[in-house]
Amino acid sequence: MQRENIRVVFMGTPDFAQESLKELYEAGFNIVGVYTNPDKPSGRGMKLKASPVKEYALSKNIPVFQPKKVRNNEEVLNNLKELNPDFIAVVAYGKILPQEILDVPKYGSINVHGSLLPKYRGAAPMQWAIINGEEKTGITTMFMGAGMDTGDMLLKAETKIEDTDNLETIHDRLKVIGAKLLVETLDGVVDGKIERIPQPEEGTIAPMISREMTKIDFNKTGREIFNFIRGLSPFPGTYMELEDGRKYKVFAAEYIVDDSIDKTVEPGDIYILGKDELSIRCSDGYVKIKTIQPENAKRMDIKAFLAGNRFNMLDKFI
RNA sequence: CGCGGGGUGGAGCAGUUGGCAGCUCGUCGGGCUCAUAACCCGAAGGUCACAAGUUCGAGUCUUGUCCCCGCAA
Repeated sequence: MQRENIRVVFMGTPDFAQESLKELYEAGFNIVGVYTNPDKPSGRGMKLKASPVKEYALSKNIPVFQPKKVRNNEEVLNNLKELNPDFIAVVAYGKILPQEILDVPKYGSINVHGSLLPKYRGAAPMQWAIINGEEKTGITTMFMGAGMDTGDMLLKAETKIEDTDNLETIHDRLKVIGAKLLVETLDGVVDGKIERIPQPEEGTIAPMISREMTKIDFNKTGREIFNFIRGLSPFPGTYMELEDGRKYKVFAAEYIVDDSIDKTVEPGDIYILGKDELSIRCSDGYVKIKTIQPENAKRMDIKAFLAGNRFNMLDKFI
């Protein structure tokens, strides 16, 4: 069947989803409607801001719907039925969809997930894959059903996590891979060429990252801290805190394993403080901070930071 | 009117009760050195965001304007 005869309803919100919408549109699918979260106040001054998905949809004159809630919402359900979709494609929409909605499209509802399922089900798969030191991660497309990311799997694509990667590079790579895989998946389902692979029961969960979770624990190893920092960089970023309460966000760091350090230098202590180096003791060596951001200031290179901000060798990060 | 911080040589910052505008780095010149991102000596570079006001005198106090940034989403 020709792609222009396939009716697709797209649901998504951030730029990660925008990429998939763009790919579907450019591949020639008939996008009959786009659902995205309502415009939210954001930025300085809390002005209303449209989601990236909405902006793209509007630029292509695709009808946009922004229901506040989709559960037990007759209007949404009826509207969807009128759109008569062959597929609903969901990419980072930000809402849990009830079964009655998932059942509307002829072929089914398909989700693009940022991990190699069944690992890292949930809200922050890319972050956790990096934090846990995985050697690879990827995209899985699946049919959506009851349960959090537990539906039957369709296609997978992998990418290696290199030491030079952080959340931003993985995110940008996966959004492109995901977009292409979504198109492949729709084509394959229509042609009946893809087999549904049920997920094993057991898997792992990648819970949402909360602010409290982003504090650096210097009792961990250099490698663990390195992964933690890059897994959350540039958003939301990690932070370290001085005994007096001052906080510093950290966006990039290196680590050196060194078991010859004097035992009196404890994890969290400043180990090296130079004009262009700030290194902090961790459990098996030290962590060299590369990019830092003081409170109420912008992010800056450690060298620029050290030019005007004075730390004391006795300072300790807790 | 969501909350908050800030505009001072190229970068990052300090500037106390108003009284000659400073620090670290960088830049340029010179020196040392086999060599260097290291070290030594020296120099350049600022209408202290803008406007008005108070004052003998304003980076500093008052008022207004512009711009930037962080948090939060």
